[in-house]
Amino acid sequence: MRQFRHPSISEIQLESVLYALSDPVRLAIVRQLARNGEATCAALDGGRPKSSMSHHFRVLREAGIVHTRNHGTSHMNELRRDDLDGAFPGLLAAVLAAPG
Amino acid sequence: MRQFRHPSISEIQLESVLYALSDPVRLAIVRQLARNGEATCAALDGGRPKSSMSHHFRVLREAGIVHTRNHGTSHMNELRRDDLDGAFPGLLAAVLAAPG
DNA sequence: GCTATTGTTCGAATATTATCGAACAATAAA
DNA sequence: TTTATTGTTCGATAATATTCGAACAATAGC
Repeated sequence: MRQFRHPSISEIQLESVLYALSDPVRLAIVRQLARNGEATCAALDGGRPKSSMSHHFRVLREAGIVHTRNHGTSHMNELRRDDLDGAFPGLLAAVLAAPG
Repeated sequence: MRQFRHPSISEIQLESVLYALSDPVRLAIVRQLARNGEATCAALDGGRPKSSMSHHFRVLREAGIVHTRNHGTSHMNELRRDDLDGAFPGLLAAVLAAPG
């Protein structure tokens, strides 16, 4: 497939991050990535169609929450923990600490 | 005017809080309330129509972020800091610490 | 009671998002 | 090269949000 544009730390916007995290499906993705380190898109669909998941991963990617790299035919996603912590210290921790 | 329903601490939902805060207008309201303690609706409109502001205050109220009480003909709004901190420790602080 | 002030609610128009099937692109493996 | 696998992109539809004017409700003050 192809390469994605990821926003740099200074381009990450608080509103976009909060919006991306306000969706239950995306929040579940983020929680999983926080627990398991990294995962492919397929590993995190809950039986949802691929196009829907692709949409959610894109929102997370463009908000600067997730980094996606090519890995064979699949895409490996991981949380941009350090970048998020650099941009908004404590935000991700507070979100992840909330009961899920 | 009339009394409002405010969600109890246990009813406050992370997704709703994140969503409410993801809007620039509402985030600006929250920042102002954090700075100045409390304010009427009119004090925080940026020249926007009353009905639009009323909408945004409602979203903040129903998410559990803001408490509104009657004060003469006007409404006094204040942040539910303690309740938010109780529900999601550190979340509000992280949001407010971000450059605005 | 009358008037002014503050905000809510209604209704409609607009804009944004979510969802999903189908077609497509890229890699891997046989 | 052919086939399978993984996701993306497109297009259409449905669901939600935002915006704002106008009408309304509640209080304060004259």
